[in-house]
Amino acid sequence: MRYSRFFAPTLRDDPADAEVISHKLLLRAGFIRRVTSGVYDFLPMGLRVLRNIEAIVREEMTCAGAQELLLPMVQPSELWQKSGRWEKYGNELLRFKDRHAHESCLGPTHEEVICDLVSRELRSYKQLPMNLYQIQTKFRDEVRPRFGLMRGREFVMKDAYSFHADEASLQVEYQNMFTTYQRIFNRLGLKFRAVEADTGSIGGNQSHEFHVLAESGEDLIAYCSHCDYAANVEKAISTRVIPSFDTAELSNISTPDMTAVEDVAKYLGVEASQLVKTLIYQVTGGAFDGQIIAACVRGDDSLQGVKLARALAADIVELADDAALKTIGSLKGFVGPQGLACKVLIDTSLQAAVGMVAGANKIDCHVSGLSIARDVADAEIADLREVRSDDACSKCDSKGSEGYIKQARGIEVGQVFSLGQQYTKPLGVLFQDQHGKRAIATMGCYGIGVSRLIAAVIEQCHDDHGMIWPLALAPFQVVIITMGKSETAMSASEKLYQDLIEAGIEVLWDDRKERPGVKFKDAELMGLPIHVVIGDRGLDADAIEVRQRAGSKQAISMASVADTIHSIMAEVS
RNA sequence: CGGGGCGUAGCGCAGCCUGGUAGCGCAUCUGGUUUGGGACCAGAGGGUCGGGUGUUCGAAUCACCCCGCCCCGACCA
Repeated sequence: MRYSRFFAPTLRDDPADAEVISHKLLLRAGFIRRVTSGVYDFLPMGLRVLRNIEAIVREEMTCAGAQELLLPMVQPSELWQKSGRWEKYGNELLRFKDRHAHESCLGPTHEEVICDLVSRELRSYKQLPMNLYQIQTKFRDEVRPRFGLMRGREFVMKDAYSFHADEASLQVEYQNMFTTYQRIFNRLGLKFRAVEADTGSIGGNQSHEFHVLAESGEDLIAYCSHCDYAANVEKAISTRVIPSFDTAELSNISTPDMTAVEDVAKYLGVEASQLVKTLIYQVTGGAFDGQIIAACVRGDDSLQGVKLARALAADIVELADDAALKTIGSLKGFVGPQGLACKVLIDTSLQAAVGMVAGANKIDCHVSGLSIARDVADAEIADLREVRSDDACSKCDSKGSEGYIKQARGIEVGQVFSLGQQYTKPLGVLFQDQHGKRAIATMGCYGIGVSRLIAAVIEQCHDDHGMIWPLALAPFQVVIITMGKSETAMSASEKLYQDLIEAGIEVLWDDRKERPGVKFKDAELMGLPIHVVIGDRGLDADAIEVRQRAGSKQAISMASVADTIHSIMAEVS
C-alpha cells in the first residue's frame, strides 16, 4: 500500500475525550473513529488488526475442533421468551419492533438462537459432541460505554457453543476451550490470568474469565500469593481474622450526627470491625422482586453487590433511596439489622458476632451489645463481603495458611461457561441417547472479545511514541520510509516495495511528500514492527537503515535489505 | 440513574465573568524556499459558536428548556 493513497488520518494531539492510552492511540493513529456513544468506525488500519486477531482465533478454534458458522444479529423475541431472558436481561438488550409490530432484539449473545438451530437439527447422540462458533458483531446497550474499544456498545465477539450428551463430555470440552484460550492469548503476546468468575446474566454453574493484566482494566481480580487460586472479586473468597468482643446487653447510645462508620467508631473508641454496616437495597427479579432488603457486613468490610444478587437469586440489586428506609422502619445513617421490617442478610463473618455496634434505627442513636444470633435471629447468612488485600487465602493449606490475597486490575478478554441444561431445556435441545431414550443436551459457551483485544494489546504494549504491534497483529509488517524525493531514492524504494509484496509481506510504502520527521512519527505512532529508511545518504554509502519498532536498528547494504527483513521476521515470529 | 465537567473550523484551545463585525496553534489549498526526527515565508479556503425559546436596539456571551460528550459512582460478559 502506498501511504499517499492510504486512508489513515493521523492526529498530532490527543483527542480531548479519550482517557486511556489505547483509546488515545487508536484515534490518533487513524485506526478508529467514533460514530456515537460506544459505536466506532474501523478504518483500514484498525480493520487490518481486527482481521489479524480473528485469523489467530479462527486458527486455534479450528484446531480445537470447533466449526465456524454465522448467526443473525436480529433475533425474534419468542426465543428470548422461551429462555426467560426477554424479561431478565434488562436494559442492555436493545429491543425494537419491525413494521409488523413484531418484537425483536439485537443479539447481545446467541445462546437462544444457537439452541433453536441445534434443537431443530439434532437427532442422535452420535452427532455429539459438537462445538459451533462465530465471529460477529454484538450489541449491548451498556449503561456506560467508555474507553473506546474497551467497552463499546457495538463490538466484535467470537462466541462458541458446545453441545454434549452428558456432563463428562462437557467437562472435556470446557478444558479443551480453556487451553485453547490460553494458546490464543499467548499467541497474541499478552500477559494474562485465568480466574474463577461469577456467571452473571449468562448463567450456568461454572465459569472462568481471562484477564489481560493492565492498570486501566475495569475488573478487579484477587489471587493468592502462594497457591494458584485466582478469582474475580465478584466471586473471590478469603478468610478474614474474625475479632471477638464480649457479650453484653443490647443498649442504646447517643451518637448525634454520627452517620459514617469511621465517625461512630472513633466517637465510641472501638474498631470499625466492631460495627455492623447495614445497607438497604432495592431488589429486581427473583423471589424478592420489588422488595427492599437489608444486607450486613462488618464496618471495615465492603459489600460485594454481585454476591448479594447471587444470594438473592436476583437480577439487579441497587442501593435504595432514603424514602425506602422509612418503609422498613429506619433512617439513613442509623440503620441496624435488628427489628427491620424486611428480609435481612448477614455476611458469614458476622454469623457468631456478639457485642457489636449498629444503628438503632432511630435518629442520632446507635446500639451496643448487639448479638446477631440473639437479636437478628431470622436473618439469612450468606457470603457478601468483598475480599481485601492481605486476607488469608481460603484455598491454601489450612495448616500452613501461608497464602494471602493480592489484587490486580484486569481487562476481561474471554470467558468460558459450563451452562448445563439452562438453555437446552427451555429451548428443547433434545436427542436420542444410546438406549433410544429422549435426553436433554448439555451445553457450554465460550466468548472472546475480539475488538476489545485490540485495546488490550495496546494497553500492554506501547511507549511514549505510540503503539508497538507484534508481527502477527501488525496492520503492516514493514514500512518503507522514503526520505526526500530524489529519483534514486524513489526508484530504490519502489523496487524494494515490489520485491517485498511478491515475497508475501504486507508493506506500507510511505511515498508522501512529507519531511522525514513526520514520516518517522507516523510510523512509530502506528507501531509498525519493521521500518526501512531509504534516502540518498543511505544509498550513497550503501548503508540502509533497518529498524525494529521494539528496539534495535542496523545499517545494511541495499542488496541485502530483503533478506534481512526475512530473517528478522523469522526470528521474531 | 445520581454527582461533577464540557460543547466555538477536521484536531487542540482562547473569547463568555463585564452583550457591540468570531480568534489562535496545528491540519487543508496555492506559490516559493527547505528536506535524516512533527520546517519556514507569503497568500487562501473553511463556522447556523450543540439545538430551541426568551431578555435586549443588538446574544458565542445573560436566562430557561432540550440534546450530545467526558469523568466519578451505581450497574454490567
